[in-house]
Amino acid sequence: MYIVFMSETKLSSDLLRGHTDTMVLKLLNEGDKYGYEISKLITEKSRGAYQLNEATMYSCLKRLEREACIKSYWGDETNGGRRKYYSITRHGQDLYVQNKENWENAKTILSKLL
Amino acid sequence: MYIVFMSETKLSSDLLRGHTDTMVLKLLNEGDKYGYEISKLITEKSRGAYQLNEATMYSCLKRLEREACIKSYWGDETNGGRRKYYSITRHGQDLYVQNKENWENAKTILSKLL
DNA sequence: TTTCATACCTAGATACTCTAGGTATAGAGC
DNA sequence: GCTCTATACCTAGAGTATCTAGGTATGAAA
Repeated sequence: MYIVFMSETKLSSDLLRGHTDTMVLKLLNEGDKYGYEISKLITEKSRGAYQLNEATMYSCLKRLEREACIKSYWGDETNGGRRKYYSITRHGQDLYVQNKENWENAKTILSKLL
Repeated sequence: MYIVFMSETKLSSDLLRGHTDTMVLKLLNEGDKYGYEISKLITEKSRGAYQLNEATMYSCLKRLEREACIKSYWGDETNGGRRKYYSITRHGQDLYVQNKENWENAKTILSKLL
């Protein structure tokens, strides 16, 4: 795994507030993943511009599981600590699609207001 | 003043969290305005898709004034209640430009993560 | 055996927003 | 006069996502 840190500009996390759930759901929609992997993937995919805080991520995973958007199970492989995997539920997939739509709509409105 | 309420889709305010300051600064950058006027303008410009909560707006105005981004003065004209006008400061203008840049950057990152 | 990356977790603080109230004025209608 | 509505301001306290600042444990490398 290669992680490229370019980070021309660091993102203020206030601007991404509320999008954490959607980011996580998107990744899980592409396949089961464990927490640590999710945070690394987000750093990687944003090319280092955004690093998801661990506490924020675990808080997010707890919330999504409580709302039955994802389910968790313990994995066997260890590469250090034990891995807890998460898989998206049908409800989570629906939420992801809806969040994406809301985001597209929000972008349109914000272009008029900012 | 004509306000058109079309409101195809209502916006979840979570997605706009953190943008209130920038919206207000943008309007004040175009000229002094009073609070009630600001909230009506935002409803109008978003064609009814987003209505800025009054409490949120006053909280925002307090914050911006405390941070010396805007200044306030009482107006004479009354059309009901007394009007308290706000004007943007140099510091507020700088913040607006910076927030706009951050937003453009955030959009790019989010397109990779959502 | 020490260090580092992996991998998980939590309590409490912070900060923006919302709920749910409140006050006061001016004008229109009866 | 009286009521109703729109205008115009304000606040206390609750809610909630995020961050700070810790913590535990494993395995591999030095």
